[in-house]
Amino acid sequence: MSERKRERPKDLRQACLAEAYGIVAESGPEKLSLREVARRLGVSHQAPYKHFPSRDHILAEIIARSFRDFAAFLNRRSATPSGEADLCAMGRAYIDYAREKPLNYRLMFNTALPPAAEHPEMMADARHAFSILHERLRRAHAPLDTAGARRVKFDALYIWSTLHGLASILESDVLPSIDFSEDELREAAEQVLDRLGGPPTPEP
Amino acid sequence: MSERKRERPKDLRQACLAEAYGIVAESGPEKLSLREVARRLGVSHQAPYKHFPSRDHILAEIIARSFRDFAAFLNRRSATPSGEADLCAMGRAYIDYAREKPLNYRLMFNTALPPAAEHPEMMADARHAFSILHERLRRAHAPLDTAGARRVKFDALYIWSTLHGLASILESDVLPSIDFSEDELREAAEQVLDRLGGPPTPEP
DNA sequence: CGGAGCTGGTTGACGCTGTCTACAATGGGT
DNA sequence: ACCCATTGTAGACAGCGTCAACCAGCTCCG
Repeated sequence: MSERKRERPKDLRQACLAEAYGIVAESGPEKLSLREVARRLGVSHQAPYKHFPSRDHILAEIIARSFRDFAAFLNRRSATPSGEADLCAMGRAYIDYAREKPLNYRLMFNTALPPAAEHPEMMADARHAFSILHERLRRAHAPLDTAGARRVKFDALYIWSTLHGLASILESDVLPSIDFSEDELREAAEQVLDRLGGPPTPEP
Repeated sequence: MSERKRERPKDLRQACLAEAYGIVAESGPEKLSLREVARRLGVSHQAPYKHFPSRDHILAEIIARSFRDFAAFLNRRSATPSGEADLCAMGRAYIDYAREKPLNYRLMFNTALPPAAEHPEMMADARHAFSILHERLRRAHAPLDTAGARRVKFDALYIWSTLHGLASILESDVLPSIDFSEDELREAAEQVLDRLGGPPTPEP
């Protein structure tokens, strides 16, 4: 019935990004096509090329935005007043982000990124997000250990590994097909975070 | 000079898989194309379709093979005679596999799998690999804890998370761009495995 | 003014892809 | 000797990314 074409949007660039994000959300990053974006916006198949040099560039920008969103989220959540339970807050924030925005998380960490060399801006955003994570982990962990930055660094890697692995496993929906029940699934993150937070802080 | 066409292989199916694996190794799974496979084998562009119903099916079979290879590797490595240091052996085996066959690891865990519903055989192989991992973790961990299967299960999830996260991080080449030096990078797996093996066995 | 040139849009073409269909050769079972 | 499944070929189609040419308006500068 009704023509689905929207009016020509004022800012085609932003509109492209929004529509592209929608397509990725519906069908995954492989299915993103500039022609489909154009079609949905009711513009010619070449219009998006005036704003993005290639298909990968639009995807790279979406991913870059995810990194920025992730970084902002981590900043917001881990800015505890005390600064003491930072580690716990950070862990929870990391997992929460993966649960609240699974698409973004998948785009950043579970998808082959567009070739890094050709998308320096995206990589800069990625590094920035990592640096926040790393810095917070380092700061939260340092008071517990005076044996040198080297050991702290590996501690941070250990924590990050667990967080990232947990988030990926939760996101991949594999747990139900292993023995995990509904209940256990809901509790999984909490349990893992407990184990991660427990042993490393033996309260001397 | 020489025609690059090979003789028509006897078993075109196997030849297709081999060539497809080569393409994926060179250029990543996105670049896999049945036409390119056919071209390299010197057959018509439709010949591979007599052996695989679709492009995704050939990729799914490659991934399924990776899962089988991974399962066999875990079995081989974690079959310690004592059965006691199983956990450590398992951890090392997991990380070693990711390091020795990074392509396979990426295909299994860092790539959007072809839609699960349409490739039940691949998913069966995936579940089998997971079950080995899970079973080994459960068995290795059980003696240390008699508080019930529930807790053991979460312990297994915790260990698996750390292993998977570490492997993914190592594989993603992101560490060099965070502060990690050559040396530290080489030592990273060892350090994380130490931390994973340490705390959970407090020798009462 | 008026034209030059940039910006953002158009259409058309090319070669690549997956996949459908029709067709040919081959060879074993009855 | 015939049937027919198997395995290969050839051709067509639509969708994709991308290149090139073109065109409308706008701004800037003479």
